[in-house]
Amino acid sequence: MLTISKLAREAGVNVETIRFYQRRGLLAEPVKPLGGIRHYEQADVARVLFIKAAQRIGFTLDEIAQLLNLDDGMHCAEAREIAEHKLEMVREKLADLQRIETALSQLVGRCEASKGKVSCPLIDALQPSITDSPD
Amino acid sequence: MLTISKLAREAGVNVETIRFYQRRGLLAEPVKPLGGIRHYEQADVARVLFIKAAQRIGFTLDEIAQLLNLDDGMHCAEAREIAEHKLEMVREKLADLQRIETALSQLVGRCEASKGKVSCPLIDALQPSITDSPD
DNA sequence: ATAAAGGCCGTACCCCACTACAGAGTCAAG
DNA sequence: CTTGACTCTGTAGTGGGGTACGGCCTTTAT
Repeated sequence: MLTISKLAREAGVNVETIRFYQRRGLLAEPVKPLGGIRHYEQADVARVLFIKAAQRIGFTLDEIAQLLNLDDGMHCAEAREIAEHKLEMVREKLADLQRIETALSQLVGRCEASKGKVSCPLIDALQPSITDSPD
Repeated sequence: MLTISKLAREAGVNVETIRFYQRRGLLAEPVKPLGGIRHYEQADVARVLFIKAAQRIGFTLDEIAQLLNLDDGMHCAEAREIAEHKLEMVREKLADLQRIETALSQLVGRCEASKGKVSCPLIDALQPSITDSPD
């Protein structure tokens, strides 16, 4: 059983961030024992870590809320639809990242080989992916 | 040769965003022909598309500026160092995304199979990746 | 020659994701 | 039974990434 500050410390975030997530509905507020102090569990730590990781990958808090709802047990059909949609997003991100990875490692390799610029592998890397998935 | 509004339209962004990127140094301001109007080229479109794609993947504008500088010809050693660093970041993001992908498709599959929650594949997906790469 | 469209420049404003802080309450150690 | 660390609640401020807009200037179409 953790206090809010321990939860925050274990998850590597600010106490205020925990409260902020509660206000945003990303984290449930545990019941408050009559004018007292709430306690949290390890599962809450995991949840916050998940949120931060998902953010690093480029999900917004709203999207993360949806992802979390999948776990939190919605109606099956609904969950499935959202999951499939997210899955598509994830796969697009993956493809973009893979293209960047290729371009970056080419850049690193090329850098050793030749001093002159040959082309723009980095910028080229993301060209196709955009034209078929414009934001 | 494009005007700023055509550049913006082709890149799928607001004119103001182009100006904003110029202020941020992500995009060069072409020379202004004596009290006249600047023109842009296709390369600028590509550059803006790259910026947007990189953002979708989760890079900040500062990071994107660094990525672009790699192309814009810095000293080789310097460029290499940055590229290698980004490459690591990219690989971490890739790993996280792949874990989410797996979890999501499991979720979709499981959804059909059983109505009850078995565990939290989603949250679990990102646990290990975080503990060994805390932000 | 003039009006509409678009460019230029600067400043102000907006949303998101926090972060800080004030003011009051709670709890545990000494 | 007080002190100090921590909690709760609410509200305000911050930084990133734009977006809007007012005022003036150029260009093009009629």
